Amino acid sequence: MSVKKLDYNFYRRDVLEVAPGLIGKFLVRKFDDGKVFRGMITEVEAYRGEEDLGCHASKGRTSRTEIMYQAGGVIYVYLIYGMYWMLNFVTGLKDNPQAVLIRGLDKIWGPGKITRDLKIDGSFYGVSLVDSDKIWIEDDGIVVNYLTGTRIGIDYAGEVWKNKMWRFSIK
DNA sequence: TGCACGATCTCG
DNA sequence: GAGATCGTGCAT
Repeated sequence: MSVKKLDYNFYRRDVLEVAPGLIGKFLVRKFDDGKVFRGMITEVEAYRGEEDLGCHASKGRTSRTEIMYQAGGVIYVYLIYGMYWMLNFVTGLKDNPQAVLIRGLDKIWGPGKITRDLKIDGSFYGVSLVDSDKIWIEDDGIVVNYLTGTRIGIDYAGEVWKNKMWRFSIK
């Protein structure tokens, strides 16, 4: 059984390669009291570049989206509906804004519930998934099949972008 | 300086 | 089916 922590090489590829690649990987969260949570990633969505009207970076470089312009392997979190933090992983190369939204784990389904249960908030903005000892991703060598679908909650993005099959979920 | 709205969830 | 609840972006 070879368990390995994903490094920057995994994240610094196109988001459409990274997103499906995350399905079946394990999200590990070590709390301040030392307890460890480990869950398999089962559903994600890809947000790709300034031209993607569903991506926050479509509004350009702002204090909020700045982190997506960094090289992949760091965390992008933001508050939605005034109460839920959304967990995203930045992917791709520098100055190429992309991110993967983590929508579901085998044990916790729902993007808002994941951050609530794993105690992830704004303080995780910009945290490295490679260097942090609080959160990282592991590969157990498990190979899974996945399904694709359209992204959730972006009706405002227009026909072209909201119909992209950029949601990936485990089969 | 103000305002409308959102990559959601829970309750009725 | 609606309310909670607030940072962000864009219009004043």
